[in-house]
Amino acid sequence: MVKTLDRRIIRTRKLLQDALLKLILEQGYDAIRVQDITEEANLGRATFYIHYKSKEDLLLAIIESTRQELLERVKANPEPGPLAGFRVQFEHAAENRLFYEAILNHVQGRQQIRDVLVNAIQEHLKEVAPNSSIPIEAVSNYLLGAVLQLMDWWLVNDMPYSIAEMETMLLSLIRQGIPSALGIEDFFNSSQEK
Amino acid sequence: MVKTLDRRIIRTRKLLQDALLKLILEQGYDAIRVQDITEEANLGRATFYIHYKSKEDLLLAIIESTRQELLERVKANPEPGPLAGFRVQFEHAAENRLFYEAILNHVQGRQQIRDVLVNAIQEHLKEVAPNSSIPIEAVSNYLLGAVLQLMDWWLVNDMPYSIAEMETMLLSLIRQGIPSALGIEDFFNSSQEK
Amino acid sequence: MVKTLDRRIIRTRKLLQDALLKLILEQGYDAIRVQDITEEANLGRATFYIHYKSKEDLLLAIIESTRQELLERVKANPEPGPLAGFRVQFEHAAENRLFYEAILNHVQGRQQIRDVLVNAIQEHLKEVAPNSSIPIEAVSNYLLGAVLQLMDWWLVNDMPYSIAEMETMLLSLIRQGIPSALGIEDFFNSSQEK
Amino acid sequence: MVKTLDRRIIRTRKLLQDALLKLILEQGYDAIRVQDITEEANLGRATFYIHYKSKEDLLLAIIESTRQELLERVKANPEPGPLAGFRVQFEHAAENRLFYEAILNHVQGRQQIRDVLVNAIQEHLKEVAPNSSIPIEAVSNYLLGAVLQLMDWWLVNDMPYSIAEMETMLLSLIRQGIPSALGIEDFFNSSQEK
DNA sequence: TCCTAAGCGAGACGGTACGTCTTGTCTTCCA
DNA sequence: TGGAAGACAAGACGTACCGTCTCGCTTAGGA
Repeated sequence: MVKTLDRRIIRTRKLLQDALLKLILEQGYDAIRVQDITEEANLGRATFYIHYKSKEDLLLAIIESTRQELLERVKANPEPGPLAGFRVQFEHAAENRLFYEAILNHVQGRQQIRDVLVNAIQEHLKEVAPNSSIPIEAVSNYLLGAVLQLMDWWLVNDMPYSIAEMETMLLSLIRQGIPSALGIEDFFNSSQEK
Repeated sequence: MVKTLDRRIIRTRKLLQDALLKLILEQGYDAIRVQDITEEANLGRATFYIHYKSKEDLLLAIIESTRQELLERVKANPEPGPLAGFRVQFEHAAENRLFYEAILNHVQGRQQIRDVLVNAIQEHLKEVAPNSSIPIEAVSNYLLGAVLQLMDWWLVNDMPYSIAEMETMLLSLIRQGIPSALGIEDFFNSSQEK
Repeated sequence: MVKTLDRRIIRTRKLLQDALLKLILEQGYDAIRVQDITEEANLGRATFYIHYKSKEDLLLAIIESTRQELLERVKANPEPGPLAGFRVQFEHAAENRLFYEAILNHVQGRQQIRDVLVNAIQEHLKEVAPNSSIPIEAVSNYLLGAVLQLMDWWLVNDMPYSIAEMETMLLSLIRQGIPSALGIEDFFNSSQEK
Repeated sequence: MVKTLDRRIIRTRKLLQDALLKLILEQGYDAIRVQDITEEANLGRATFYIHYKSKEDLLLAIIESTRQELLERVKANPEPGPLAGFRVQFEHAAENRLFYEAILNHVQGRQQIRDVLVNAIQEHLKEVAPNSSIPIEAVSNYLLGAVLQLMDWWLVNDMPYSIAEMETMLLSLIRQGIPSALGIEDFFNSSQEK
């Protein structure tokens, strides 16, 4: 039967993926050797190369499969729009915390996430604000950076607030701007007042 | 006198620093070998190790000296406050474009910048909004991520707007929030309206 | 089974040993780089270090294995005594000419041979001449030096005489002393006669 | 005048030569770095290269000057012949013990001494025994090896016998052959007799 | 007495070899 | 057949030492 072998292969790959994620958090991506991964996974070093071309290849495979999962989940979401997108994104991050923390500290990984999100945001903005005086690209980068960094902070600090709370914060920061969200008039003038 | 030798050393280090920055933009940090740097700088490979322990060491030296320069410039600025800080930051980035583009694609480099800025922002926010309902840390990460990503986009796209224009954009995005800055009522509802 | 790998390893080591001996004769021990050895042996440089710690280590391994071979052959010899030992030694040298020429031009190598032989000679002399007026150590060093240098000359000059001839020469020089072996009365007085 | 400078130069060279000899005995020739020599001599490393091209060059300079001194002494000796030569050689070795011990453990050094002596011996033998049945070259190598090794042993063992005693030993070993010098009939047969 | 030339110390530099490390490929064997 | 074990080639790493060089300092003659 092929199924058993298939399962064995899938199991081997899962072991390798989990080992890599674990090690990224422990030592950072760059410090990891292929041998570290296979030792962590209790596999032979040669076995690694049967399944993946390189450490980078394994990482991209992990990213790609996670990205697919996220996209599917966004599509499956009944209420569309970026706000819903943000919530799905935060939920996904909470469920795959190890992966996100690992990936956000990796240049290519971060770029992958960034590109997916910045495109999504940009297309939405083009629709809702076709005549914006501020260039859409600038706004979408501004917004993306804000959300991503907020999510990063949230994960690194052990998710100190619920997803609903995070959603509320994001909502008011995005909608009202920073001074109003903070409950002050304008924090730029404060320094002059001093 | 020691000056002559000092100058020689300074010249050698400058050659190495410039070579690294140039190569980072050409091939990305990871792909660079020490030998590439010394060839680019027309120096012997052993000479590199007289001055720096490793590729990483050289990069951190560049970051550190640039960071010092930035801090001094911020201090020297007559009008204080984060707004002024943003302008100085953008000016500095425009003048050291190669450096910033290189550094923003490097994990540790980005963290260095991030830490410096997030601290600056946080302290300011604590002063002006001590009673904020939204946690200061979340806001400062939101703001930092937004500004950094905007600056990244601006640099990568050949600075398509003047610093003054960027300042204006930032100002309205931060003060009024995104929908208002875009000239619409609320982009979250738009999708429902469709 | 391990046999196949063993053979591969043995083959690799043999290639390295042969390469070193060949190069010693061509350029002398000191001038050889590890890379020269591996190039001569058609192996990667890193492979060298799997098997030997250094050039010196490889040489000592060659010496040691050859020394063992020589000792076994001496033991296997039916007729004992130093005379037989000399013949076995000359035969061994003739068969391993490359090795001996190489080794006799290397300080530690020469010392190894010297120590083996000087001990063998000394023990024999102690047995046959326990009451010698001349110190045994002095005689054994005298004899060893003579034999070794004679063998060195013989090898370097392409073995111009048969082993039997060499044995005869050695025999008469040792037994009768030099003047008598030369067929003269006393060469020390000749100069006075002039 | 140039005299003072000359003296300074001579002093510097002497310091370097002494340092090298001292270090050869302490660590062996190969292990010595140029910097070790200059540190031992309390000189700058660059100074070494003003006077000598390399470590080897310095050694050969020492050998050459000592060889000249030896040759002059041999010439100055009233009674000629190899016997006198041997005595002069032993006296010279006793006076320059450090040098000889160092040089006899160095391949090229030993070859230098060997070539000088083997030539001297050979020419003498050709004169006194032009019709020898044993090849002169073989005999001279035999004799040279014997004398050199005996001298080596004598020096390494702190010269346990006087020069006169050594001369007597050499004399009887050379003249009478080894069995007779030991006071036995023939040490080759002894083993059979046992 | 000052000047000038030389020896010398210090150390940057280019270059070469070292021994180590990791990668990716391959082969042999085992389960 | 999948995986373990590990030899091997390739090549970058950081270190060590070499021989060259330039720069200042010192010091001993000659002006």
